[in-house]
Amino acid sequence: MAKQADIAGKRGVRGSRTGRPIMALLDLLGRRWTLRIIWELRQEPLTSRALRTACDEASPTVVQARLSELREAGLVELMPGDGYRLTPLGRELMESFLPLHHFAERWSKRIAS
Amino acid sequence: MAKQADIAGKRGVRGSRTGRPIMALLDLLGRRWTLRIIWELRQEPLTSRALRTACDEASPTVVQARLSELREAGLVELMPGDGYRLTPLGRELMESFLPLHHFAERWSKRIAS
DNA sequence: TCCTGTGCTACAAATAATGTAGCATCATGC
DNA sequence: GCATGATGCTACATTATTTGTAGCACAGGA
Repeated sequence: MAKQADIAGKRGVRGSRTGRPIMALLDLLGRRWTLRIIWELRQEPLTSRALRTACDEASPTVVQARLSELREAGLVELMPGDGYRLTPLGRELMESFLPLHHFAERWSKRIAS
Repeated sequence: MAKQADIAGKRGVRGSRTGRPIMALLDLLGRRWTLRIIWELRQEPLTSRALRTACDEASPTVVQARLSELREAGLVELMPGDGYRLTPLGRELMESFLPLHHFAERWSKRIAS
């Protein structure tokens, strides 16, 4: 499989060379724990350990990996002494996700049948 | 017995028993190729092979697995003779994602610096 | 000094994805 | 009938990723 070096670190973002940014974004967000991490950071900064706890004790390996990717993508930043938080750009992304919360409620009712 | 814990098949959706549907949804969407598949189905039904092609020739194993999960989640359905398409519920989810397209454009410009 | 918390890493075991091949079924054409 | 091609889907070995546990170096605070 073709690997390309770029924005998301050692692995690269799949589809990023296609010139279709949406593909790069979908690939980035489609990695395990990425969406969850962004979600957990939506309200307040969290330290790496608080983030791990919030994420159901996900292993530090993935969490650190995802945080690195998100930092390189400019969506998350580390405030020394304060933990991680969304950048303005990351917060912008979050906004797109807020409707998801209400959708999830409706969704869980529909599939409960 | 088919509680929420197994809506997505053999593995189940992580966080689904927490009573927080958003967690189940984030877990489902955070699996590789899931977001991409939903995205590719946004306009028209696609056969399983057309979908594979659209998804950069992803292996049939994952594509089928994701399609099974998405079907059980009620987001995608198979129209015999027509291929796969989003259900009304799935289409509703898609709507939440449309802002992502514009965001991706802005995002790719910001990180190009 | 000894705690405690931070960000972060190592490493083996478990799990998931990839790539290739192939199956059964159904429609169409000859 | 018989081949052809497309469909949904699966097997399986190789590779990549995640998990779980342990631990590091550093920075306060008591």
